Amino acid sequence: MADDSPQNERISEAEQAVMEALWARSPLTANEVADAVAPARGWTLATVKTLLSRLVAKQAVETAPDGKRFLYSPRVARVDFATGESKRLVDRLFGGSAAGLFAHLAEAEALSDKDLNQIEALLKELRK
Amino acid sequence: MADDSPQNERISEAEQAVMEALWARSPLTANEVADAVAPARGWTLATVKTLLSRLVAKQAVETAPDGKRFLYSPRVARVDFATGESKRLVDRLFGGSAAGLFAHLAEAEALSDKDLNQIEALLKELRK
DNA sequence: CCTTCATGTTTACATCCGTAGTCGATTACG
DNA sequence: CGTAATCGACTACGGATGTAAACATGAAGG
Repeated sequence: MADDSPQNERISEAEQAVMEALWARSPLTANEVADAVAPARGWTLATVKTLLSRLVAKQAVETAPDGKRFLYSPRVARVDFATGESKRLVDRLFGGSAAGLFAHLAEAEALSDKDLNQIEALLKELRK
Repeated sequence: MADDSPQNERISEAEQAVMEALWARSPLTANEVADAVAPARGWTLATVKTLLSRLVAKQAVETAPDGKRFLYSPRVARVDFATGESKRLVDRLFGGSAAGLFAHLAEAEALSDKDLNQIEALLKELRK
């Protein structure tokens, strides 16, 4: 019984940049991914290809043959990735308490008025 | 022009465990740190010593000689570490919007009722 | 058909991280 | 005074990560 479920492996920061391109639009060829991310990060095509391979190995990305080449698509949703990373942070730093994170950000003046308003609105929404 | 300011370097997960011990109580000897963290992580004393050295090299920890040995103390406050990591997450995943993070946690059902109540109370507090 | 281009695969290599053993010096105990 | 225990420094080593070149193979064009 192989591990067929996606994403037990961790996605690194460089890899995330590649994922972002695929989350924004997919499927894409390796070249299209490179066009999307390489300039901003100063990468060569070779680097992008390596990252794509690793993501495929990690089952975070899947490939579909398209003639000679591959089309790449995300296997993990951005939402799930974001949830995982967020929870990890909350666990590691705030003992699992999301409110702890919020209190911390407030204390650190890391919340803009806009943030506060949006959070307040969100709370009101949740209360319904 | 040396870099005398603390913590430009990143603190890894294992290193954070050591920092937690020092944040909880300091200064501590290497042995005391080991007693605090090694059992829970299944580490040997050698491992803790290595992590301490790296933290000293990263200027996240400072030493004070105490006879033959050293007393270790944090040079970076836990609050600052938490702020840095939190901001990094918000930037990397939510385009810098803390409200985006909260919206996300709400959507992912990662907010308990307790969290919601506490956040609400905090908001009220901040509004004063 | 043969050469060239595109594209995935393999290999490379420096650095970081997790984990730990060994060495050398110093202190403390018998 | 000499030997054992202590403690920091140095060394080690496999895996992950960042970054990229070399290679193989198949397609496309002349």
